[in-house]
Order: sequence, then structure tokens, then C-alpha cells
Amino acid sequence: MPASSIGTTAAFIQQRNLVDQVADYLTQAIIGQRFAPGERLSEVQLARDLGVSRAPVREAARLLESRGLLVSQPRRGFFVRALDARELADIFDLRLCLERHAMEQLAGSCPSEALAALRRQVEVLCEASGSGDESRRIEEDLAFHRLLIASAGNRRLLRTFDDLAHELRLCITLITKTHEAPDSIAESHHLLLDALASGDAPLCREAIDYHIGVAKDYVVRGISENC
Amino acid sequence: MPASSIGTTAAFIQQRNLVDQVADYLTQAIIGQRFAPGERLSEVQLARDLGVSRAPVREAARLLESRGLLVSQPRRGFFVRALDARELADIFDLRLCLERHAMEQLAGSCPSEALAALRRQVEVLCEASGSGDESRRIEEDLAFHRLLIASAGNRRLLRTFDDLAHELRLCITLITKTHEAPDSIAESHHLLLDALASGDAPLCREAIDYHIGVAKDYVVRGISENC
DNA sequence: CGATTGACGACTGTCGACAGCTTGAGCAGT
DNA sequence: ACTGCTCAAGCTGTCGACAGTCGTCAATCG
Repeated sequence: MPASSIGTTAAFIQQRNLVDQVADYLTQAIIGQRFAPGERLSEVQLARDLGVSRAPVREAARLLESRGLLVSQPRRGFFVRALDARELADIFDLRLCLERHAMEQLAGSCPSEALAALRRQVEVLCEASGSGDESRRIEEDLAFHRLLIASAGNRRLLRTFDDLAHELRLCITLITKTHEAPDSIAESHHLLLDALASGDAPLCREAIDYHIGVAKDYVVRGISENC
Repeated sequence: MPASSIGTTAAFIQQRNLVDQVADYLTQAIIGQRFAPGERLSEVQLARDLGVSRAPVREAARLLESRGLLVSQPRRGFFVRALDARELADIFDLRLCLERHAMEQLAGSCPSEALAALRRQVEVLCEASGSGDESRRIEEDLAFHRLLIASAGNRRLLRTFDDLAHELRLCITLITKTHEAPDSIAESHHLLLDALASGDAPLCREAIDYHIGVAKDYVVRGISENC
């Protein structure tokens, strides 16, 4: 979805399920910081702007609420999620919890196809990292970690990660706006591959702990400096 | 601060909300097996039966979908979630992931008040277990594990557990309908307390692994025999 | 001058209605 | 008897409208 089309709001709503389109629009607008954190969103105004009725707007907003991008107050409406340092730390702690579980499970039995797929994704990520397109780098990074979780074979775990990924995408994007990400991030995924290949569970745990720890420090420090 | 006053008052006031009432009704109906697994639910018919319009029914159904009690297909509507053995195993695997994380974290630093609160909850659970009220026993059991997660201090982790708890409640209730739960279950929570009190991380991990493993075996075996 | 109250405006919660899609029954043809 | 088609009924997706509620701000009172 080209970022330019978001500006022409009414034209953008033309193709699929209205709810999904509105949800995509809202997601992009929040990620792109076109709504300020904590800002109140009016259903009627959004509906007017997008040229649809309130029903799909309301339903899309509930969807984003379940994804943690919006919060609602009864009879007051929806507000853009404002993340403080503590919530951010909680998000990365949960992320560590999920990925550590996947890593430890894969340490025991990681199918060679899964490892190969992860290796390919790291290559894609490194290439995206060199392209200078920050948004693409973030997506490929998330895609790698999603693949890691998916390789563990637990669909419910994957669903939980996908839920969390929306919040991750939000805070990572916000930070990247003001802080350059170090180039070493993409490369550091090789350490995860090495740990998986070794089949050593404690090493896998150590690798993912370090990896997520670095990312967490990077984001939490960025937030603390900004606000 | 008496937890009862604030909790019940707020709940009572928000209960005026039609969406929440419909959600409660649907939840109880699904848990109580008044809808068959996989059964299609018609928005119009539910609205007629409950004497409300489709809007709150639709919104409540989306809420239950996000909780994993319903699934939706575009232009086809909502269906009662039917759990197979694999999904059940996935649910308990995720539960282990979350609780293991909380236990390992608490092993390092478990405030004495938190440990005391957990101890009290185990007593409540044992008493409920002896009362013969299966529904109450399940709720007190879930309450203990919720308290365990909450003690770790990560709100995002707690939210994830709360989401999962609806699915847990569903499958545990279904199993309990046909299979008597062994009395030892309530008592076995003491092992978790002992592990926490010891402050030994590997012991904590071992304790929760065993505890969730027993519960998982109990439920998965029940499902396999039933279907 | 500060606190209180009451009216105004905006918004959410809820409702009934309509169009297009899905489904299943019934009919025609083989 | 079986397969394919038609069509009617029911359903979801979406819409516009109304009523009750909340925040705001000015007028009033201590």
C-alpha cells in the first residue's frame, strides 16, 4: 500500500470489505503518527472523512482496540494508544517470553527446512537493511521473528505474537523516526541461526535473550529521551 | 481496599451496556454448551431472542471472536469455536509459556505480600474444591493462576493471559462436564508455592511444567476420549 | 474572585431498513 | 435415480436517524 494514497482518503475506500479498509487506514495513520498519541478519534468525523457510515468505522476501531493500537472509554469513544516507558518494557518482556519459548522448543527439534527458511529470511532482511528503506527493514525484521514463532508449530502462540506485532510495529516505527537503527541489527540475526543450528537449548535461550534485550534497550532509551 | 466493592460497583454500572450483557449471555451459553461447537449463530435470530437490535449483538460477537470463543467467516457470520485436540494442546502450551515466564521472574524476586496473597488464594481454592461446586472450583483455580501472572508485574502479559483464560475456561468446563477432576489438583498448587518460596528458578520452572503438564494431559485425554 | 449549576453542542449507544450475497429447496433435463 | 439450474428466503454488510449522555462554558451565587 503506497503511503501517498493515504492522503486521498475518500478514493482509498473503494475495494474490499469496508471494515478492513478502514482498519488498514487507521493502522497506517497511527503508525505514521498522523494521529497524536492520546488523541481522541471521533466516529462521525472519521466516517465523514472516509466517506462511509459509522458502522464500519466503529467495527474497525474495535478491531484496533483488540490489537492495542486504540483504547476506548465507555461513552467517550476511542483514543490513540499512548505508550509510556513501562508499557514499552512490558511489551518487549512479553515478546521475549514468546520468542524464548519458540527458540527453546526449536532447540530440541528444528526441521532443516525451517532453519533454511529462517536463513533465507535473514538474507532478505540484510538486503532490506542495506536498501535504506526503514519501513521495509522493520517489516522484514518482524517477518523473521514471525517465521521463528511459526516454526515452533503452535498456532495459538503465533496468533498471540501477531497481536503483539501490531504494538511492536508501532513503537519500533516511532523510535526509528528519531533514532537511526544501528546496521548491526540485521547482522545480529545470524547469531540466532547459529544457536538454532547448534541445537543447544541454553545457548538458544541466551541468544534470544541478548537479541531482544538489545532491541528493548534501543527502544526504551529512545522513548525516555524523547518524552 | 476491599476488592469486592470497587469491582462489583464498576461492573454493575457498566452492565447497563447492552454489548456487555449480550457478551455475557453468549459466553455463558457457549460455556454451558447451550450452543453446539461449530454451530452457526444468526445475528438476527439472536437479536430477536434477546430483544435487542443487531448492532450490540454484532459487537458482542466480535468481542467473543477476539477472545477465541467464536470464529467468523466473511458474509457467512459467526460460528461457535470447535476445539480439536491439536488446538487444545496449543492453548495449554501457550499457557505454559506465559506461566513459566511469570514463575521464573518471580523466582528471582517474589515480594512476600505476593506470596502471601497466592497462599490465601490456594486456601480459597482448596475450600472451593471441597464444596463440590465444580464451576466455582474452576473459577478459583483460574483466579490463582491469574494472580500468579499478575504478581510478575507485567500488565501486557496479564492481558494476554486474560485473553487466553476465556479459551481455558471453555475447554476445562467442557471436560469437567464428563470427567471428574481429581481432588489432588487443588492440593498440587502447594508445590508451586513451595517452589516460589525457595527462590530457585529451575525448581520453579520444573514445578510449573509439571503442574500445567498434568492439567494438559487431563484435558487432552478427555477430549480424545469424547470425540 | 472562586465555586457551582444549568444550558448547549457534540458524540456514542442503539435502532430499523435496504441491497447484495449465500444457501438450500425445488424443478428440469438426462 | 442423478446432476445441473433457478429462484426464493434468509442472512450479513452498510446506512441514516434518534435518544440519552458527557464535556464545555457561561451565567449565577456565596
